[in-house]
Amino acid sequence: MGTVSKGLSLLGYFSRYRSEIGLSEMTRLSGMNKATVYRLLTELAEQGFVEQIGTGREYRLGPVFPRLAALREAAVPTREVAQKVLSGLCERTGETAHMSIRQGTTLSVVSFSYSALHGTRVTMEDAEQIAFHSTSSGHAVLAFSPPTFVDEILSGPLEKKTEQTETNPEIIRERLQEAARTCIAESVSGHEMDVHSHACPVFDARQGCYGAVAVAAPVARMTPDLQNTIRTEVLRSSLELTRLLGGFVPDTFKSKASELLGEPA
Amino acid sequence: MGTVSKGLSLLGYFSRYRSEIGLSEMTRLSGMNKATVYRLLTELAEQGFVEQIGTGREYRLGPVFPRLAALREAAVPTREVAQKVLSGLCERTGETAHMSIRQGTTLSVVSFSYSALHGTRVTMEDAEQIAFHSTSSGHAVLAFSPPTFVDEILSGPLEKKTEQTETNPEIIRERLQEAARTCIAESVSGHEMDVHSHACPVFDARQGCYGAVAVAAPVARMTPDLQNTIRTEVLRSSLELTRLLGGFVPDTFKSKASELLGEPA
DNA sequence: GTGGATCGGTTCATTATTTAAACCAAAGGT
DNA sequence: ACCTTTGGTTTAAATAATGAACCGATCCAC
Repeated sequence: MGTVSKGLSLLGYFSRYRSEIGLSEMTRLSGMNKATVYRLLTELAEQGFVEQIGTGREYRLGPVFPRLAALREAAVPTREVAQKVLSGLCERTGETAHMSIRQGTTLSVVSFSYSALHGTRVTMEDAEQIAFHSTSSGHAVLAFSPPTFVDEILSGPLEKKTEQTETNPEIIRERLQEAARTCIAESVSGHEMDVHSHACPVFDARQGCYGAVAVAAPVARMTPDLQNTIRTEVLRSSLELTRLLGGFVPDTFKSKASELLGEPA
Repeated sequence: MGTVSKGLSLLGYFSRYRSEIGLSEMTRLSGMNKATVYRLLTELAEQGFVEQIGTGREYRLGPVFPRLAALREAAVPTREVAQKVLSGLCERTGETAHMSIRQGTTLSVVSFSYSALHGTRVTMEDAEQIAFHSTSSGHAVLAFSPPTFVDEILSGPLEKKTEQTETNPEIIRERLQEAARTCIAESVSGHEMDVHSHACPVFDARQGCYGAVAVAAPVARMTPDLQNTIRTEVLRSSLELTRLLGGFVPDTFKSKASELLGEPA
């Protein structure tokens, strides 16, 4: 791993719950030497990627992000596009729709949409990080990612989020194969109790899978009818998002999808 | 300069007008070796800070930015706060108000607000980069920055943006001293013809100057009365922004400001 | 107060990474 | 069919990163 990667990896420790981190803590979290972490943070601070608060206090994310995010959004209106597709998706299914994108070895929610149809719904948080092994989105991504990446994820610790979370790598692999066959990944109470979700992959410009779109519904509302609707709509949204975000769907996926949707390729 | 800084500096070449840059071009822009740039871009890409489009094509800003910007905004609601203060400022002055933040050796606009009072107005662009030597905002920042930073900026090339742009470092230094004395920097047609702007510094948590708030008006509308209003209001907004964004105003500045505003410190 | 633990920050010889220049193969343009 | 430029790769040589030990300041229990 190069030095730049090390530096950037530090940014990954900031989250909604830990927005301010001190030098010692960062050292512990990263497992690197204190002098190393100090230098990295100093360089990041010089460029505005982190900033210090108070005198000799903790670090937090810096002021460059609003600017760079604005430029990114100007170049690739992901958020806007995703929001549009998701609101349609949740309207047609009546359930919560969300999209997440892979960043390194984590998956994070970039956009979501709630339906007004029901009083209860699955709720999400912006920029929420979700696990690969316990979610349908995670499975959708893994099912279409290189084996080396799958190995990397499955060889790491697999947290038992709920009673129903599957933590056996072999069984997870079987599920991934199933997802690859059907183009759709499913998870029932694997990430949160009483949530049944369906997800499909989203591909980038190089036909690599870099994210997923999903619909999450309370288990109690899931009927065969609703499931059919969700399957069709999620898959359709996955194709649409890939196209709108400038990506390309691999041929194998495209032909299976067309078959499932009963449409010409 | 460390490797991390070099890597991050590459991100600075992306702009609203150049959202996609190839390897060769990046090599030229940065002045670094091609292999170096290639490795840096590869590492940035691994972490999602840049991404490639098509097969073996150009690079653009990556997908991490929406996420990190959301986290930054959750920790420090800069944009929201700035927007609020600026809209008040432009309402009271009847002219365009904007705030910019220093990032390395560039200054970029993070937020602005137009007045509905007049049919003509000074217009801005989001995430616009502005020069230090030719703008009131730039002068406001330099006037309260360490001498080493001022030297760095003034020893670089000073572009003649308009007929009236002052490019003589010595005269610029005099203007900076003037700005430090009065707490307010001024620029008449230095950046764009027929624009008269006033700016004040904004300080961070360590009492360092990291940005500026400014009001820009057409030269034709500038009267002594308006100028008085602007001076008072910009200065007041500068203190307010510093406070709301968690910064501290140096004592020397605070006392001068109180005097100018005719208020108790 | 006093002693110990922890904090942010610094130093320096050792070590490992980064760099530069030359070299590919492929794609475009003339 | 040529010359140029593109993205990408290799190598020894140079440079930057590392880790352990070391500061002084702060904090906390006693």
